[in-house]
This record gives sequence, structure tokens and C-alpha cells, in this order.
Amino acid sequence: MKFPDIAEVARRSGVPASTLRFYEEKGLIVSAGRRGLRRLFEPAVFERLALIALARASGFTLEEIARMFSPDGRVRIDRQMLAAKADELDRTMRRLGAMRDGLRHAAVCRAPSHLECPTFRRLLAAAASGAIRAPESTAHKRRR
Amino acid sequence: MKFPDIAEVARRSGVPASTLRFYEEKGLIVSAGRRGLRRLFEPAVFERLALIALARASGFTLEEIARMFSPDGRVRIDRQMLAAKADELDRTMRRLGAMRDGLRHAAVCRAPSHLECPTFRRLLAAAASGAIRAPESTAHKRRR
DNA sequence: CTACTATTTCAAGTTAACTTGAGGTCAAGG
DNA sequence: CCTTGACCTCAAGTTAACTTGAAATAGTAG
Repeated sequence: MKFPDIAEVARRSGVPASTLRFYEEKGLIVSAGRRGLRRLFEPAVFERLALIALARASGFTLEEIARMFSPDGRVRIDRQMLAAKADELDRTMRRLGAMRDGLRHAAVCRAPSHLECPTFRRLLAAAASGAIRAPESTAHKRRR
Repeated sequence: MKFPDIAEVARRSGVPASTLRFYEEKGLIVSAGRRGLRRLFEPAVFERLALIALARASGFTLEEIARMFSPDGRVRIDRQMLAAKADELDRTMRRLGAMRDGLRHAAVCRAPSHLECPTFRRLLAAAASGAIRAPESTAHKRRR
């Protein structure tokens, strides 16, 4: 089992075969070769997939993730980019924290309408002022 | 300026007119009436839009946001749902925090390859184990 | 009253990240 | 050798959240 085929990779990584092909097409992973038509992967693909999953879960687009790898397959370290992304995550987290507090409060608030509740209004004001609005990226739900 | 038209709302809220129409179609906002063909909005629409922006920025889908309002336009308080969402935000924040730490570390790490760095590998392991993977919702980039 | 221009509706297009389906291929088991 | 089933390719479909464009309409300035 030195060079797993696509089914094996799918099984062990949890990533569907269709997605693996898609990722290969996008340059996110590479197959080590073929046996007949069939792709064979290097075992390192699992680490690569873990990294991709982590990055995806943190808000990177596939485009950005692809740019994280050099053509030779190594991780390219763009310190600038990494730091910028970390800052962005910080901002996102602060935004989420505000929303969470708002929700927690709303769940127990006694005001006749949330729009009359000072705590809620503070949140709204922040949102309206754009203090909360991320310019380029935003956390949201995935399809499915 | 008691009942702003769509252009006025767009100008003051920063939300494009096309989006306002779209939101109305989706039941996220309502127009107070028409002058001829043209929509007129109640001033309260601004608060509503702020709330929508906040919720969107926190990972709610338009579907979910729509369900936050009762038919009469008031905020519907489903304490259960609010608390659940708050918990979810907490989990998301923890995930983002891990990634941020990973990025910050990667930006200064001296290891020859990130894949050889213990800190980075811990992150990968967590990602691979699914500890980090959110089942239903994930933070990611918005289209442009 | 006429012309101008913003607004309207409705359908179709866009983007990201995949999934699905049709039709073809080939390695392995019997 | 032949069948079978997993894989392959390529095109098209899917979803969310909007945007864009065409053709119609109607307040408003003159």
C-alpha cells in the first residue's frame, strides 16, 4: 500500500474522490503517477489534505491555498501573507465575539423588543458604523 | 424624508438597490408602500439592515436571518436557537484561534519545513482528527 | 405636455467549490 | 479470454447571494 489509489485516499482522508480529482485539477494536490488510467498518490497527500482542510476551515479560498505551495510541492512561506491572514482572523474573531454576546444577551433579555434594548442597540450601532464589517472576507455558512 | 426611497436607503445604508430588492424578495425587509411603482421604506429599515449585516457577518445565512423575524416584522426570540448559535460561534472562534496561532507561529518559525515543525504538526493533527472541522458551518471567503 | 431619468420587473449571468451523470477504459478475477 | 466494476474524462448541474441587462413605466423638471 505504498501508493494509495484514489479510493484509498478518499477512504482514509474522508475527502470524496470527486473532490480529490477537483483538487488535482486546481493544482492543490498532485498524483504521483498512474496505473493504467488510475491515479496513484504519494502517502504525503494525507498531510497535504490535512493542511488544505485546516486552511479551508480558517477562511482561505482554494486559490489562496494553491498559492501557499511552491511548484515543487513544498509549503511556500509568505510571512507577510500569513501575518495578514492572522490579523484578519483576529478581526473575524472579535466580530464573532460581539455577535455571540449579542445572541447570549438576546436569549435572556427582558426588553419588550430587542430594538429597545440598550445592549442590542450597541451592537447594531457598531454594525451600522462599519466597525464590524469586514472589507474583503467574511465568515459564513457553507452550502450543503 | 419621512419615507426614504430605494436610492436614499442605498445611499445611507451602503447596501446596493439591487440587494435591497433582493432582500425584499427574500422577505428580509419590507417596503412600506409605493409611490407609483417606486418603493418607499420605513426609517426602521436601517436598523433592520444593520441587524442583517451583523448577522451575515457572523455566519448566518439569509435563510436563517429571515427566520429571525416574525411575520409582523418583530425580532422573533427563539432562545433555543439563539443559544445554539452562540455556542456555534464559540466553537468557530476556538477554531479560528487555533489557526491564527498556527499562522502567527508559521510566520516566525525557523524549521526547515513547516511540516517538520512540532507546532504546525499539532495543528495538522488536530485538523486531520476532525477536532477542528465544523460539521455544518465554516468560515470562508466571500465572492467578490 | 414632453422629455428625461430613476425605478420597476423578470430573466439570466456570476463565483466558489463541488457534485452528478453519461459514456469510455482497463486491471484483475474466474 | 471475457466479464465486471472501479476509475477515467468532460460537460453540465447545484447552491448562496447577489449583479447585470433589457424592456417598460412613471415622477419630475422645464
